[in-house]
Parts: sequence; C-alpha cells; structure tokens
Amino acid sequence: MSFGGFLDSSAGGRLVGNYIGFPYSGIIAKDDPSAINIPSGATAHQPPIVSPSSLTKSMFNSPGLSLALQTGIEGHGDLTQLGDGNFDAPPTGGGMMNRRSRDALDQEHDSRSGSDNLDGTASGDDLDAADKPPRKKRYHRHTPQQIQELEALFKECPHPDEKQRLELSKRLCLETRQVKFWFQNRRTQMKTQIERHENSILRQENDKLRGENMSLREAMRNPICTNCGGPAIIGEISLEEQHLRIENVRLKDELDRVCAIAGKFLGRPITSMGGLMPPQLPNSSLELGVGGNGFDGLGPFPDFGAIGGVAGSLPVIPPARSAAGIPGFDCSMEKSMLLELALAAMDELVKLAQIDEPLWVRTLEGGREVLNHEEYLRTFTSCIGVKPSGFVSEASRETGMVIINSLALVETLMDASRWAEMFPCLIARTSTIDVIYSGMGGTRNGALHLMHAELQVLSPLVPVREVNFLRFCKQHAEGVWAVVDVSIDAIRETPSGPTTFVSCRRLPSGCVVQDMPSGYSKVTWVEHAEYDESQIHQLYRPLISSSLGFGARRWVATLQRQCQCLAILMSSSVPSHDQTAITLSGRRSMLKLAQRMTANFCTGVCASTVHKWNKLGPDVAGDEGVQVMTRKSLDDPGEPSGIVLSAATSVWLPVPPHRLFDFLRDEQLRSEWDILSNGSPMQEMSHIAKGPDHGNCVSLLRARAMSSNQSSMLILQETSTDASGSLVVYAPVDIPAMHLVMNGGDSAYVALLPSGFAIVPDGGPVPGAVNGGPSQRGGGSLLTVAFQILVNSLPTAKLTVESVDTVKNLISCTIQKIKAALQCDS
DNA sequence: GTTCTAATCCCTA
DNA sequence: TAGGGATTAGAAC
Repeated sequence: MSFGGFLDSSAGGRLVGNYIGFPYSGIIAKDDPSAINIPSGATAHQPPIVSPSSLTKSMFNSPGLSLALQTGIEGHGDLTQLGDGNFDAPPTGGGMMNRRSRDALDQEHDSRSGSDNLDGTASGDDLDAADKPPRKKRYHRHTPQQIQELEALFKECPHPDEKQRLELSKRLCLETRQVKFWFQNRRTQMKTQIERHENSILRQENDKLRGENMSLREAMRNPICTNCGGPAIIGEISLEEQHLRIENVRLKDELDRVCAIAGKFLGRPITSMGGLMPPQLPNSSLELGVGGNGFDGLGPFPDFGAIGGVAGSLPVIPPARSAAGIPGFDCSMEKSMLLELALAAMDELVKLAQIDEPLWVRTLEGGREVLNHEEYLRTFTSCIGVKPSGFVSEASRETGMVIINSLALVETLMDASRWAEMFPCLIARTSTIDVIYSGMGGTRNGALHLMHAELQVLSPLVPVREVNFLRFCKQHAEGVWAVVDVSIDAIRETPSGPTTFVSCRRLPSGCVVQDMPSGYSKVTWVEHAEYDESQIHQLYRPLISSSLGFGARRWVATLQRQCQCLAILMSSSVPSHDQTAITLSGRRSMLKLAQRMTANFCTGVCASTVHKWNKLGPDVAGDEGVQVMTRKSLDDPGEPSGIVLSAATSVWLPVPPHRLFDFLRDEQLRSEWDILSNGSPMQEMSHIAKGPDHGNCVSLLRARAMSSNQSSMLILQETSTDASGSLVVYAPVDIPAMHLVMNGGDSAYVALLPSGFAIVPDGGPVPGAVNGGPSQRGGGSLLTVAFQILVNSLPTAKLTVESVDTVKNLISCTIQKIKAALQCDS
C-alpha cells in the first residue's frame, strides 16, 4: 500500500495527516462514493455515514486514498449541517455535552456574533458578561470550507505573510489571529508527522536488524566453513563471535537512537548510552538524516541509516582510511565499531585500575605489581583478539600524586602535540589521525580520537614502537576522568597501508585521574602491551620485560617530573641559584630552549620518523654497535643548516644509575669525559631548578678558553631524573644568542644541536656479554650516548667516511673515558 | 485513554 | 514584536 498520509495504528487506523511532498488535492464529498471505503463494521447496503471530523480530514487526503470511517458515529454528518452543527449537535457518545448545562449552551449560542466560527473567548460579549456564568467553551472547529481554504494556501505557502493572512481572514470570516494560529499549528503538526514517520522507519530498521541478528545467532550454533562446507574451526567461530558482538552493539545503539527520538515525544530524553549520549537530541529530527536523505556523519552520536542495503551479510570490517568523509554505511559502521572497542577498553582500564588482588600481585622484591595473566584472561574478553605468536606481554600499574588537575591532564592527553611535549623521552612522534567524536558540551567527555604514535626508550637497540590506537576520554564523576588507549591494528588497516608490520599492540592502557586537594591529582596509570621481543636487543630485554622501559612507572614518573617543572614555570618566581641576574622572562626562555634541546636529543637517538633520518648501513657505519644517521637541516632557525650526523650507542655499565647520573651532570668532573671542556673543570654560570630534586635543572656552563685570545664557550645543559631513568642533555650555544635568551628574548632562533646521555637501570640480570660486559644480578645501568654534530654546513655536500669515523671515535672515546673514571673498564 | 486541534503562554531573535 | 515551542483543554475517537 502506498499512500501519502500516515496510518496511525494507535488511533485505530485513522488517517492522521499528510506526508510532505504529497500534494493535498481534491475534496472527498459525501457524494463521491469512490473515495469511501465501507468499514469492516458496516455492511455494503448501509449508506456510508460521514462524520464532520472524518469528512474534514478526508478532504485533505489524496484522491483514491482509503478513508476509514468511524463506526461509532451517528448520522449527523450532512454537509449542510456542518457549518453551524458544531455546537448544537445532540450529545453523542457521552461527550462534553453531558457535562454542560443547556443554559450555558444557549448563552454561548446567543453570545456568538457574526461568524459562528469565531472563538468565543475573543468575543467582546464574553468579556463584559460578568454576571453570566464563565464561558467554559473556548473551543470549536473551523468549518471544512475554511480548512479547505487554509490548507490550499498552506500547500502553496506554509508561511504566509501578514497581508495574505489578512486577506484570508476576511474571506473566511476568521480573525487574523485565528488564521495565524492555524498556520502555526499546521506547521507544528507537519513537523510532528515527519518526525513520527522517521521514527517508524527507524523502528522498522531496528526490527530488521534484530531479525538479522537472530538468524546470525542461529547460524552460529551450526557454523559451517564457507570454503569446504565442513564444520568451522574454532578460530573462525571466534571471529564470527566478534562480528556478532560488534553487530549487537550497533543494534543497541540503534535502539538507543529510537529511544531517544521516542523520548523526545515523551518530553524527556531517554538515553541508555550513559555518558556518551548528549542530554538532548537535536531540535529537529531532520538533522538525523533519516530516510535516505543523507548521512553527514557529523552528529553527536553514530549514524546508522540505510543499513538495510546489506541485509543478510555479515558486517565486513571496512578498510577505511578515515572514519570521516566516508558517507553512509561504511562510516557509521566503522564509527560504531570503534566506539564499541573504546567502551570495552574503557571498562577494562577502569577495572585494571581499581581491582587489586587477584588481578594484580605484588612481587616480593621491589613491591612492583605484576598482572596475574590467568586472572586477567578470566576477567576480560580480549578487545583486540588473540596475541600474535611470538609476542610477549608486558603489563604494569603505577599510582602517583601529580601536581596537575584532572581537567588539565585530560586536555594534555587529548591534544597530540601537548601529549608529546609532556612525555618527550617516551614519545618520538604522534599525531591525531581522526577525531571521531570531539566530546560533549564543549568538554572532552566522550571524545574519541584515532591516533598514531611512535613510542621510544632512548636507545638505538630498542626499535620505536609504532602504534595506531584509539584514545577515548570519559568523565566518570565530578573530578574523575579516565583516558584509555587501545590498538586498532587488529580491526582496521593502518594509515600507511595494510602491509605495515605491527611489532607492538597496546591492550587497554591509560590512566584514571582523580582530583585531590591543593591542585594535585591522583593518577593511576596502566600500561599493557604485547610486543615482538625478538626485535629488541638482549641488553634491553630485562628492562623492557620488567616494564621499566615502556611501563606505567615511566609514564607516571615522567608526568610527575614534567608537572613539577610546569608548576615552577607557571609560578611567578622561578628559583635560581646563579651568579648572573636573569630576569623571570629570561629564565622562562631558557627553560623553553632547554625543552627544545632535550626534545631534539630524544628524536635523534632512535630512528623515529619525526626527522627524515637516513640510517647508514653497517657497511658505512661499521658494526661496533653504533647507529649512525644523517639528515639535511634546511631553513630551521633552531639549528645550524647543513648535514647533521647523529651517532648513538648503548652500553651496559656495572654502576648504579644514580651514580652514573651524578657523575655525568657534575660540571667539575666534566673534563674527565668531555673534549669540549678543554681538560679543565667547567663553571656553572646559571642554574634553574625544575623541581625539588637537584638533578632536575637547567644550567649554563662555561668552558675555559683554549687560548687567551679565544672567547670561552657556553654550554646549555638540562638534566632530568626520576624513578624510571635520567637524562643529561647539552649543547654548545652561541654567547650573544644566549644573552638574548637570558634577557627574555625568543629562544626559537638559537641554533643548537644536542648531545647527551640517557641512563636507565638494567632491569635485572642482563644476559651475555654483548656490548657491555659480564652478566650481573642487576643493579647496573644501561647508558645511551648520542651525539648530533654538524658535519658539513653545505646541505648539498656528501657525507665522508672520515666524518663517520670521527663521530664513532668520539663516541667510543667518551665511553672509554667514562668507564675509566668510574673504574669499570675491566 | 489517546489523538487531534484551536488557542494560550512564554521565550527568543 | 513576530514566530515558535510547550502546553492546555475541548472534541473526537
């Protein structure tokens, strides 16, 4: 059945309106039997009886439509009676007439002036009739003729201007305000009808999906391999199960949407998505894009339109490059899948952060928490599928107080560049690929980002971990937020293409942050990953497997240290113990310059892609375990232009990390390893503390000049230390440029190339004598030495073997000197 | 009890 | 001040 109106089942099959786009045309009069159906309750020989109201409605429906007659109406429907029959018709079926006195009715009738159809309340007769009983009746209906005219104009113009309304009111003997109200109500009615229509389409869609789901479930009971026709193996079933789970969530979301629309009609929002659902739907359901009118994918929650087109097929995971910009099914499908993954990950993160034993077990030595994998597998269903063969797991949890509030931390985490700035030694590079949901009501609650990151420990012996992941942010309570990351390589291709080899998967990881008094917050960090251990040098395997490399402790310790520094940077007084009077803005400029220096140092240690480093093969670089890379520096005011060479290596030293750190940062002992010191102790010109630990500071060192006619050289040095490791980064700087910075000038134009050291604990017994020495029962250090040197100021110049050899000699010489000074060169 | 409809109130641009 | 959303209340079903 095709029709222009809507059959409202709850109204007993009455035709209640007209769908937009179907013209109102024709009038069904009582002498037009072709337009009238005999209702089931009437017999064929009985003449059709048309009630005033049903006739009124029938006049605005398309010709040929079925008109459902109301069987309970008595015959007072003669058209000739309709004009003035509204009030005086005898009571039918116990309506209002029973409640009103005859007198009152008479008064009403008498008081009517001019038109029978004018509203009584607007009549002057009523206003001054104080002695009369108050008018109970303000209601009447316009005559069919009037409505016909009104509808005709509405069809032409749903929004008539005052002139048109005035003209119509004169013609129909109605007040202009009555005409105005009529149009207003008609527009509202039209809107409601459209919304209802869309609602019913959604319901149908939902039912259809439910049916599909049921049949899929049925198919699941007897899985058959599509290739051979035999019983499906377990792996396939689990994949199907995964698809079904995803499909179910999609259905649930669909239902939520219908509920939300239904809630709109009920006058209150009905949501079952928890924090994800906005409190209210958009004002107009037209924005939902239902009914094949387009799916913009920009709404506050997933679109699920037009999915009937793939009925009967399993949801195929689309190889979408981006969730945005893909219209219709693919986009909404992918978004809902990503959302499901994010929600599951969030659930897992919160549980991992909250539950102690038996999920987490404390080790006897060091009190570190270790994930009980059996319990983990019992508690959670894997979000991202089974662990690839050859991968090992790494899980850690750490809680700490951090001087930052939850909102600021959430903002930092949800902004890729700020996130990278906060963890320069951990993040080589990161970017936001796609903002799937930006959050609700201007907050980050419900924000879902697709991100790419290269994570690093500062050593050429540990490859960067390239991960594509979802980052989902949720507010759990006032002042309590959680941000979860989860790899998505398992369910979609990486932006760089399907062939990218994944060497690391992040299982639900992230942090739960809770505001505490005095600007602090309690941060519980969980890091859970699976990685290919074979790519990691043996020297670093204990460190990585004990979660000291990429683990929660490192994230929390770095966060604490960085936030301390930020707190000092933001405070009005930057403590310094220097011999020169540097202004406040000068200190801030210096800290900013040091921050850039350290960040550049970090990006030069590992072969991350942030700079286009060319890694030299062993034929050029040699096989002494030194990684040599080159790049061209052009048009960057922050560093000298030319060919930059980076050389880095890592060694094991039987010295505790703190001792190594104290030795390397001491300007008095610098001459023992630094050729720039010219064999003499250096002098600390300026010292800016970045936190309570003396090891966290920025200082300006001066080396003694080689000869009397040579000016002395300045070295900018930044040292950082926390529970997870330490850094000593330095760079020779131009004296006039530093003067500028110390006076608060812009540090962006100070050219520097950083060198330095990264120190981490060895993480336990280090296997076999590779590059470092005999294996020991832990307690030693892993030291990374890295130099970035300008080998030629002409970017077009070729790199010479001599340059490479010089740098390699410099590195091995430095390491030998350090070993000798610490008496561990045996 | 539900739906339709004319009218009213109140808010906003 | 016009227009629209929310609401009211009589009438119809």
